Amino acid sequence: MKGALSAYSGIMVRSNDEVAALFHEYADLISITGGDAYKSRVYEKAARSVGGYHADVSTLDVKGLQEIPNVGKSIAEKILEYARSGSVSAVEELRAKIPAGVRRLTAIPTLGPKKACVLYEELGISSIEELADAIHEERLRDLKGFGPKTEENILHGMELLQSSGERVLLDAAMDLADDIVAELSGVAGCRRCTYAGSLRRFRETVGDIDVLAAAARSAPVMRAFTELPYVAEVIAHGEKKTSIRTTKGLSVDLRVVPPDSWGAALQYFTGSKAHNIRTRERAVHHKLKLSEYGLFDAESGKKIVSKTEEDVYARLGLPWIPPTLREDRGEIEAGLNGELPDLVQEQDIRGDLHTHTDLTDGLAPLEEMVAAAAERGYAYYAITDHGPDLYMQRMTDERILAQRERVRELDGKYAKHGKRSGMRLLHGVELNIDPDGGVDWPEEFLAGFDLCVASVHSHFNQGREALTRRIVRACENPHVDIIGHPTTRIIGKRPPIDADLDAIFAACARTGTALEINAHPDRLDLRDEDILRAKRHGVRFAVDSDAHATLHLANMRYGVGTAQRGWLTKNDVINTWPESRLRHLLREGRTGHRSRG
DNA sequence: GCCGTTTTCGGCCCGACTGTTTTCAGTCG
Repeated sequence: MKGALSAYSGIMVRSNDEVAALFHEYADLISITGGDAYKSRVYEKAARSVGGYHADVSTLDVKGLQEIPNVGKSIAEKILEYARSGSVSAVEELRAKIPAGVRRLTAIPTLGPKKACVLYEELGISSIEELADAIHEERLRDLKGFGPKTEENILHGMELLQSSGERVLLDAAMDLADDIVAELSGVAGCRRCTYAGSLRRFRETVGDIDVLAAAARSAPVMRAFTELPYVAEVIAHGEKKTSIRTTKGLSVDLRVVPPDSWGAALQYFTGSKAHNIRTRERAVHHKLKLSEYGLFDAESGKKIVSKTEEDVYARLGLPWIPPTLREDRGEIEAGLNGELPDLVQEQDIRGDLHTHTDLTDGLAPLEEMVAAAAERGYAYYAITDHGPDLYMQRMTDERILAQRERVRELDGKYAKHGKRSGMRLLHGVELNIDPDGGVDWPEEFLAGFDLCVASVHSHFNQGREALTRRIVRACENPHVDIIGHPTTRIIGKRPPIDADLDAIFAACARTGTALEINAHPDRLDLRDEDILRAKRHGVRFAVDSDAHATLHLANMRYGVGTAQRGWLTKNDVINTWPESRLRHLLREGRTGHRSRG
């Protein structure tokens, strides 16, 4: 492996990610050296395009590379140079001029490329430590554009960078956002209020929360916002926008717009930034101007539409685009061609296929889990406790068979008395994929289960080839229906395993094994980009809560959001299927004649 | 440096807030 290492040492990085990181760095270096801002932005755009491109750039020639959006001749050649030599001379030249520490300075909030450049050129500062020293020695005082407030902001930014700076998990952000929206919605004069930003797009982690309100007078809403009990600091306070930081270190922006601007504002503040750039460019091409206040005629300045998101998109020649797709990953083109996917929705989910009880490491007994599932209106529900390979779970043949008897009894009850037209129970198991790709029980015993999930729970650092072979072998087991949390990552704690995902996706497609989208907010595994790639291989998916308690069943929403970010439709997700179609798929696996489609 | 139902050249998204300024640059989203 060559080039930049990922944040997790020892993990193989896709060449696309290496190239993306290199271009991001190049863009930063161009900004810091005062280079052409447009050129810098082109490299930012190219970095994103390459990072999200489905094909491995190291396998493409000049022509193939230029088919990637925002990659032209010059950038294609740089990618080839990188593939050949492991470096790009243009980047190396700038690296030689600007120490790496100068770029690190721009990680400090309120300190951008321009100030970093001044600090380096005027004072030779090239690290955060040197900057701290310089401030304490009052050496910034004489610099143009640096006042006492700037010093204070930089010091404060350094503290933030050191202490938190972390993104929070989706569920934590959602809980806070729900609370803020509820509070502000109750303020007199607040006509509408909702969260926007990366939260509305269901990104796996959220850097800060964007809340949008509509009101004729903003002051009462702003005041209620700054007076929320968990506000630790008011970062900025204006008529239209207020930013706060909570006691837990999360920043929240509130924008208040006139009620008439609601649609345009919601579209704008939902982002993503890349998606907004595309929509605004489209507006410009139509001699229009798009801002958070509406879509305007560029010449006369006359407002055309602003009330709803649908209005704004329609006037740009686009259908309404679901927030989970707004990442500039082809949704604009798909919209123009009438090819937007009909995304899977939470209400499409007919059942959960990976759940636990207190027979192993779950918290609630079987009866409570099943009752909670019925309450959600599911048509079917699988109980999948751990097999005996996970030693601490103390599973035995007798225990699991006794559980099966109880499941069959409950099934008889719920088949008739559940919500809607009844709920059917499947007795399954979560098998452990051992270091060689084997699982807990021999085939004849597995044949007794309605459904088998198989997952990796240990030996995460086997090496790429062994890990890949291990999971492919599990896919080839005729009794394995679903690969659970396929990369085993824990967001912010454990990196994904270093396996050849494309080989695994191909094996899943070949054997008809579904890949799980684990909905637990600290997993969300597979993640959106991997889902997109897997779908190209023709893989099917199961969105599962992996619930260990009744409350966890509600995490399904995060799994569905992630599935949507991977462009999945109802047909791609087996637990949206009617029970008969699902059972047919599970039976096919047993006989080794599982077909696709 | 990319890109084109205006264009192979001349554009390139838009606005809020802050701080240091006397009209605006930098940063952020």
